[in-house]
Amino acid sequence: MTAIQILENNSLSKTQSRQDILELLMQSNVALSEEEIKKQLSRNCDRATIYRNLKKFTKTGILHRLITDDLKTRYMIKKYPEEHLHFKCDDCGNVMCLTQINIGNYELPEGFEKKESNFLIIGTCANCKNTSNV
Amino acid sequence: MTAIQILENNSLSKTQSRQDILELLMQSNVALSEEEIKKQLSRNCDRATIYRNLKKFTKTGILHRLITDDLKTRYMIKKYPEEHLHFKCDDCGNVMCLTQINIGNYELPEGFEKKESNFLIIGTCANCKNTSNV
DNA sequence: CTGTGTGCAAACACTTTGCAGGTGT
DNA sequence: ACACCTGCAAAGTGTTTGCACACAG
Repeated sequence: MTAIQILENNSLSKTQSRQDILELLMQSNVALSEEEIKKQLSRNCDRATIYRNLKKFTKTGILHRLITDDLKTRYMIKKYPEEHLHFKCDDCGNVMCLTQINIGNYELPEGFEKKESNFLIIGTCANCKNTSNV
Repeated sequence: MTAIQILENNSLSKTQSRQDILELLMQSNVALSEEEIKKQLSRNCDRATIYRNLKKFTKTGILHRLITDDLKTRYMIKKYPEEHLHFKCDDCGNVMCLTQINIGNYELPEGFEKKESNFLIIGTCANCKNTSNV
């Protein structure tokens, strides 16, 4: 699945910025903030444009938007449709999916209705713990 | 347990603002943002002071800090020490604890270490669904 | 050609910080 | 008395918006 195909499938116009942003996110295995995206893009792209596209992609369901404790919004390509945890490493700052963990089929109390969820665990990732800069 | 007692137990100086903020949070059964706290305080208190105290209380472990999808930070008195879910109602905007739900004893992948967690479900709460303003 | 996307700058919202004066212990 | 807390104002971040121009379909 290429960036262009994703745009076509969602009937979004195929502009350069959109392809660039999507390609970047497709290559990344960690969630990226607007700041990181801006930095990593080879072609230049305006902040406002990035924000606008990230918002549009999220609404379309291409991206998963997640909020971390540093009050930054990060985005990932939605690869795993099932509800899952995310992990933010305080050392390297990376935010990644923890798809290995199965969240039980919890049930909300009577009358509550779920629209979406944001499960975040904060700590140290395996990588940083090994290269332990203690 | 009164606000003053909490302050004493944590060897924090017993200033008026601290007592006021703590009392407000102790009475509330939903998480409050700085903005809401500021509005609901009977005595006036500066934004900066509120922020500073919320931060200090969080570091001390008196409050639970949680981040919601609107990028606002909200705080609650830490009543339930166990890890639990929070629910944000998109209708009334309230953020509350879902202590009824038991999150399974999940295990992090090899090498990962947890410091804290932030589990949020967004949707409609029982109260809003009943008084359904459809 | 027409509507949508883009860049730029300005505006916004939430939070933090420096400083001088005030308060708790 | 001294350290810590507060209020005020200014500065910092992350994000959104208005507008004129550019580009995709």
